Amino acid sequence: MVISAGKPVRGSTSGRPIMALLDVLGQRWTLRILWELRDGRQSFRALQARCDAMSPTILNQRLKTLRDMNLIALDEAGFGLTARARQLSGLLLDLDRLANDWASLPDDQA
Amino acid sequence: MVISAGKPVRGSTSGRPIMALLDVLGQRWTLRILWELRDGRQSFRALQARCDAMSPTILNQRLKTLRDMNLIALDEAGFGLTARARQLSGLLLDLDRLANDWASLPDDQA
DNA sequence: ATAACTTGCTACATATAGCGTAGCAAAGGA
DNA sequence: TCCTTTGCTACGCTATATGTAGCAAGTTAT
Repeated sequence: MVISAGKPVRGSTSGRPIMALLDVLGQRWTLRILWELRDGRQSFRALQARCDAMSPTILNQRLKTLRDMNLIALDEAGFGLTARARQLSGLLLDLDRLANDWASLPDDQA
Repeated sequence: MVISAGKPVRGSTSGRPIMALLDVLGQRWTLRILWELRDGRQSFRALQARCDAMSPTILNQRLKTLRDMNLIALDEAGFGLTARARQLSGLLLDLDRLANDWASLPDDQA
């Protein structure tokens, strides 16, 4: 299963694909997980450690939905981003740049 | 106040700017609010309506933090994105494209 | 002026989502 | 055999989000 058009999600009945995506990304830890996998596969516990020792309950829950969406896959080397997710984590790198810019400039200069 | 380096946030002690940003964006409705403001200013109640009638309690809470981060500003015409936030909502447009692509393709083709 | 709106926003009780500890079964190594 | 590591789950607790109702201030209409 994947992000499919025409299916209502939490907080939106429109069924537009972006809504499903915003919904998932707007859950706590989802963005962080994708971020922490940006440079290499991680075991469940290693990933958990990278995410400030987040609760395994939630980590597992997030991994499950991300796997359902074909954004994360598990193999012998651990959990890792799929090709699909790598498009997304490209955007996260942009986000990182923005955050750094903002942190180094006064409010009115960006 | 803004995204400032060296300050620990919920779920991260590193103080890296991206962490503060991921933390905020990972709260429910935050991404959606930025998305719904992408093409024009909205009044509190109009914005609420666009966000599937989300609770005013949370809407106000989100608006407060987004205003603190200088991503949203309120004037006579309503709430709207700042220059800073428009960089971010550019990324949301990319996200929209991705979501649409994925929705129209089988899992193994993206 | 006064009644009818709309504005941003808040109180409060309830429901949902996330947390943290402890521990399981399966697989691998010594 | 025993020790470790793997992914993952149970369960009791806290934090976060929801939804209804409504306030005070401002605008418009009568």
